[in-house]
Amino acid sequence: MANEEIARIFYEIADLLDLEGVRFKPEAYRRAARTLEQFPSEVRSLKDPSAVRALPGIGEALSSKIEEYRSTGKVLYLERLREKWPPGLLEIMRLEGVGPKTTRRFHEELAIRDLADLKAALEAGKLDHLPGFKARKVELLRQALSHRPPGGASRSGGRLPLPEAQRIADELLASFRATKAPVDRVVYAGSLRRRREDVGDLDLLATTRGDPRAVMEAFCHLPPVREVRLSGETKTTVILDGGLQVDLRVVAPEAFGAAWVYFTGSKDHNIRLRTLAQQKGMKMNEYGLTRGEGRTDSPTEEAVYGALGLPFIPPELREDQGEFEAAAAGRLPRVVQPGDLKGELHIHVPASFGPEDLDPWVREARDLQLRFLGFVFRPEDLSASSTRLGEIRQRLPGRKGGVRILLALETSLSTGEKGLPDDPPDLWFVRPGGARKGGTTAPGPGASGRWPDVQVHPEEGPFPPGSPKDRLALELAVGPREVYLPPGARALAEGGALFLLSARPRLPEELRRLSLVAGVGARHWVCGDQVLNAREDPVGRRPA
DNA sequence: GCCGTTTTCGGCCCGACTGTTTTCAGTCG
Repeated sequence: MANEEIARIFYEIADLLDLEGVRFKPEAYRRAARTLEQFPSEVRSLKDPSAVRALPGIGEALSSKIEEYRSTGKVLYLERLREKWPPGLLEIMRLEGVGPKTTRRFHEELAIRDLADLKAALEAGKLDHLPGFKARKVELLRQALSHRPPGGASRSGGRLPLPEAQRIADELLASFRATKAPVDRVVYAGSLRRRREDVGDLDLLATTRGDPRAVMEAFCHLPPVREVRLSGETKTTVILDGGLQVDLRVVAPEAFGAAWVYFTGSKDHNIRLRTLAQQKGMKMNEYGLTRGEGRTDSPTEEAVYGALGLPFIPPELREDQGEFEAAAAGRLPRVVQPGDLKGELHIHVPASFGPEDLDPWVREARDLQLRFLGFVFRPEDLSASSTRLGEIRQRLPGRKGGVRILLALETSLSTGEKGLPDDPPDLWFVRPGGARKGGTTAPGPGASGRWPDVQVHPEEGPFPPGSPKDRLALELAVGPREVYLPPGARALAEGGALFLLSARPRLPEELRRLSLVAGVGARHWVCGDQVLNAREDPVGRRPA
């Protein structure tokens, strides 16, 4: 994917500029790289130079480098930087606790060019003579070198898919709350709260009126904690058994709002907020907003945004990718929230599904205050067991325990609407699987004149060009292991597309994942009124 | 290199923790 490649190039340039000791530019390159990574599906925009120029953090120089890469496949500026610095230095710089300054000293004072050189120098005791390098630092370096997995993957490598990160966070929070630690409140923040598709580490925030050290102590002794990286009065970093890093910050309750904003990020969003505070003659940090000597308490996030003259910005939008501009213009979208979702429509069940199988689903749905459930069948499964949709319809109630029971048929583009005319389902899904190359099988109305309702399983591949997306809802799902996004989700959402938000549950308790799906939808600027399963009646004819 | 309800030039977020230091530099988020 072209923009991810360009992002990697910008990151490398940033690292090399750090090595050179250049100020400000590295952050400019990284910010641009983050922008490019943010919405990797929107490759289209890169083909239009003026659109690229309009992206946050990308100006004249960087847009022309993107153009250069597009036309020549390389960036001369990077090539020149690479000539000046041995490639192995970047590996050294990625070691835990080793930054550009230290790397450069290794290179200039000890002629170290790569990790092998560094190891040899360490063995030979050459580092012991380096000023500022005593036994402890040498030991930390030794550990950093051995922490590296043999394969060479750096610590930045392992990011967890969102649903897995959420599971780990839930368990960790539960066991933390179960301790005797004197905490008022514990929440998660960071990219998990922003509902990024993948999460690199967990960020937790706790408030206490008691001794923060006691809180840290309890946290460090939680069962899954393998190692304590650092621990101070307000901040502790640990590594869990699976290798996941977790940061805990502890603040007083009066600072909770400011701290949650700060710790939720993103970095770029925070920088923007703090700059805004500066412009208003204030200073903002994780403890609150100050003006001169006066301190404003910030018990809630709303208070923080309010003091800056902003409406509350939902965490999913905090990327400095247009949310400030939208807020200033009074056009911050009312993005979908968990409570908006009134049902789940994408539940695959076997053709033998019967009334007794329904009960646990209905119980869970009632718990979650859902109004409808949609069970999905595939024509090939039905024909394999010689079952007609009409039979299933007859043996299942149309409503149970106040929950409406809907039936959906899922065909692939190649099977078309087989099975539709006789037994019209409540909803008709199409998935791209089996789409013929050449795009002749774009979904359209079947013989009955009926159009499919939803385009599902975006992970199976793109729909042929010319797909009438405007007539179809697009599925955006969070499965047990992964997030499934239609390409260009945000652009589609801003263009007014309709979405189906699904947890793709295979067990009733997985319906709880709907709140996560809502968050991912929000992150892509999907509004409540654009969501099929946020409607009272997801079957009724859509407004034109 | 980017960017502008103080600016098209001159700024660029802010603090915690650690190790090696008598006041701070480097790294990290």
